Amino acid sequence: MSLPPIDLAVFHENGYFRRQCRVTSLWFWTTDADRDTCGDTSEDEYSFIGAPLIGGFEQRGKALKDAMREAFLSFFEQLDHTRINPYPVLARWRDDIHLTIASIADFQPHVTSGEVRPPANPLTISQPCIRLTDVDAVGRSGRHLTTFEMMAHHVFNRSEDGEFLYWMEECVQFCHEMLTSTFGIKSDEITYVENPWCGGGNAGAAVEVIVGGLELATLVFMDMEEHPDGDVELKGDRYRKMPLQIIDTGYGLERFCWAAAGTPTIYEAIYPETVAWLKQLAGFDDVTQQWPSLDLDVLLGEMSRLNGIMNIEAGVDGDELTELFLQRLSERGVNVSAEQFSAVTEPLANIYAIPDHLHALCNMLGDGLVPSNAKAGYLARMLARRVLRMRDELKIEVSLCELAEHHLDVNLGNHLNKQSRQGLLTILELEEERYGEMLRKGKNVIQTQLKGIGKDAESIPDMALFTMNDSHGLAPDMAVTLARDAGWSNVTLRTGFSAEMAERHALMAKEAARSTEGAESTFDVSSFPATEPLYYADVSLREFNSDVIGVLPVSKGQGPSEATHAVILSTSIFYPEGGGQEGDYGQLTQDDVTVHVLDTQKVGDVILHLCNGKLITGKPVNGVLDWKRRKQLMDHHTAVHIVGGAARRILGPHIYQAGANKSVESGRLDITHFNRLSRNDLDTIEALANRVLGEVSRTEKTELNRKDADEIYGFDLYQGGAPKGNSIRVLKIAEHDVQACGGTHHDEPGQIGSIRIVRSSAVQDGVERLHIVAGEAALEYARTQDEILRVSSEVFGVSSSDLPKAAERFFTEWKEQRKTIEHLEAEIVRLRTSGGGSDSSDLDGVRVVVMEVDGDLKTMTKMLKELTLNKDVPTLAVLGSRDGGGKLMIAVTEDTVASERYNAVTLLRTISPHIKGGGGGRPTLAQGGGSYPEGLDDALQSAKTEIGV
RNA sequence: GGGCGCUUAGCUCAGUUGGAAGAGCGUCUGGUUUGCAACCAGAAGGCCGGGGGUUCAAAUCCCCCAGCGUCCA
Repeated sequence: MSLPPIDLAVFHENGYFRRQCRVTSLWFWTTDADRDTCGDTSEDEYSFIGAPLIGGFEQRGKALKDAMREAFLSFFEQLDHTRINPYPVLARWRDDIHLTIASIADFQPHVTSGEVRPPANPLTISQPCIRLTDVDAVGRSGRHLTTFEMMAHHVFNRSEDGEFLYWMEECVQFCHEMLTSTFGIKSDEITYVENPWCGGGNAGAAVEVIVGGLELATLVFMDMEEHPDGDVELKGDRYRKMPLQIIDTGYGLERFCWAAAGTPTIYEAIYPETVAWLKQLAGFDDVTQQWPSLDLDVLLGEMSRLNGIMNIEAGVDGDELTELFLQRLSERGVNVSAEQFSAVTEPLANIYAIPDHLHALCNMLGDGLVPSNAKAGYLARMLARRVLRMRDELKIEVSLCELAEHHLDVNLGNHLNKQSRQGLLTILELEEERYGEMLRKGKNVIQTQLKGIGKDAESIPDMALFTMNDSHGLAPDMAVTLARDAGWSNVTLRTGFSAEMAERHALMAKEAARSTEGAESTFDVSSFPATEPLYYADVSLREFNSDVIGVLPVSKGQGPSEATHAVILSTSIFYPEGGGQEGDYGQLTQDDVTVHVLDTQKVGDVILHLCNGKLITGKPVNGVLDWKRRKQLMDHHTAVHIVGGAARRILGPHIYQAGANKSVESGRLDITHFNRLSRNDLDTIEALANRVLGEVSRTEKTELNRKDADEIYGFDLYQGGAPKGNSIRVLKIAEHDVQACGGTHHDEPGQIGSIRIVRSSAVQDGVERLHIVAGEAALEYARTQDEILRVSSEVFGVSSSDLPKAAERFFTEWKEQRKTIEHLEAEIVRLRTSGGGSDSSDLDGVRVVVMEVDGDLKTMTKMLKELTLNKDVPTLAVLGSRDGGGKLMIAVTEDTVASERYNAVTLLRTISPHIKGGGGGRPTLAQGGGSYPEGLDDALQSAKTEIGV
């Protein structure tokens, strides 16, 4: 079964009738008797270019967006919708996506699942969103954006509970009324297209609102969820009705602006100042003035009308597209050459894309994101590098910071959510430095990769291009530019290469996804009720009485190797591993049987005590905690929170927890930061953390429902990742730090005693790991450090305060002496070989040296250098050593009578059997070894015989 | 989270099939010069990231670890 037709009174009342699209086969509603396409097909051109469809909005840029947004929100406010402040563009409350990609993303997964109440119902919002999937098309298509605002009115109906606000009829009616009254769009310009929507496990009927060939809005009526037994089939999956009926609308703010401005591209409607500024900086007028006969406005106007019906997306072949464009343009009486076309469109594409990318970048960094080489931070770096590359292509002399400052002033009203203006600029300055470094290294990479390729080559091998992109960050077109600069002036990029590379990456990602699939073995606890945790109400409980309600066998890999049984109790004071805090240890006693708890874990809401023995189900039990361990874990856990707060106050609002671990030995806190931390930074953070220990007498622990928690504390609460469920446990350490956290914490921070930040290390670019010791572990750490100092000082026989100086002196002396020994060894060789004697003799103008020496191959090499590098004394040298299993080395002076007469390799092969070995090398230098040092005398003797001395 | 690359003199980097560790810049000494710059001659400066393995022999090949870079999700 598919979905029934959408037949609404609002359509009939406004003179609409239902038709099927000739091109897409979709059903749509229109008032135009002649219309046989739905409005959003490859045959429907934009009709609003130069002829705005929305009247009454004369502003441009930020002012236009502000006016448009206000008109939308206040329209729905008048219809009793509550206006909600936008959420961050970084979706910190979700663990499945990095960025907010739609207004409904604000309410997923907990509100849409029905578990958590929405902040208001019905509500209206204008949510800044970022989508990077079409990043390549931005600037080129005239309509693609990476960042946009999705205006919306949302309704969350619960028909089962009798809470039902409105559905399709009212929704479409509101939409139609707004379009025609507030925005003055005529009914016959609007078509409503029936096109079911599905995604993320949900689905529903949907209506696309098309005006002037442009999709202005989508109205989704989400009332189904994916289920194998569902009776509705959409795009291959089955769906069934769900308890919630959600209206998910999305109105593209920037598209409304575009329709109101009627500019050739969307970018000129929303970023006019930046476009004009960049055109001026890039000297764009000079480009177009080359061809006085070319009417730029007509060209751009025709192009944007074509843009609406041409498929400009990532991976589309650029040359083919140009060809098609030129053909279509000439059909319309606009005659341009390919050269003119690219001279105009290429710089324009960059000029258009830069403000868009800056907007996304500023919003992301504004939310406290730190650029990185992994995860969400990488997305920011990618955008920054794209901007820099486009700037370079435009040959504009302006820094990334200056671009951002201009954007902040002109397009953002100098507003950032969290990050300071200065903080943002510091980050961008660093990004530009890294980009410059990458380019500088790129020049060397080009030399290495193109070695062995003639300067007259016309292409670069695919493998080299792949390597340069994947390993060195040089996109193919950059690689070609660099290669041309470096002297390979004829190379060009093969058509379609970028698409091939994207395909290759997709293939790699697919394979990687397949190989990482692995089943995890967990306990089946479905038949047990939730264990009641006692560790929250009183974190100092050390002993308790409970009942054993189940015992499960522990198989290999499910816990510590000595654990044999998982004991389930009705209540427990044992904290199960979670939130980076390790599980508790202790003992469980039943009558006269005592078993050790070797670890505590949680599956669902059931706490499993992993023990080294079995207990009897249905009988009472007494449990005792390993308190020393628990106290230490609490010390570290609470300390991690305090250090995190201290780092944020000292380093800035971008400090966010990227991970944490608390064991008995130490605590680890990963924080997002754009630079490596100095010891000085660590000392400052450490000092503040310790001050908090003394100043804050009590921590506040509260349990809130999610809606209230979000409202009171915002999303900084979810430092440790997105928690599940409606109930949020909040730990507040005065005004110092607030976090959602399910761990056990001290009531009084002072109980920790002291906190030491031992060192920091880099987890990835943009993430710094702080190694922390607190409480008893801090004392233990200090004791260990003292011991190391004491032992080391004793070795040198100095006091520990003199240790650094002593170590440096000894190291320097050691290096000097090693040098001296080398010189002396060389001197010995000179002495032994200069005065004739038994080791050295002359044979027809060649000095022949055959001798046994002490030392390994490295030493012998040095001796040979002494002997054979002087061309004034042609020499054949045979050295033998008893080192290892016996070593032989033979060398002759190159380019002399000695090398003409003797071959080192041949000679070596002749004599090496005496030490039961082999070897090889070059005719002038051979080395070998064996396993019979006793044969060395024979070997050297046979060498003499062979040579004839 | 996955893939790839890099780590060699104070700095920037070469190093071919495993076989004598290199260049440029910088430093020092000497020469030239009134002096400087420049030039000429010479010298010093290396645990070839760390640890294991293969081999007669490893900067080079294999494994592990660390740091850095980069692409993709």
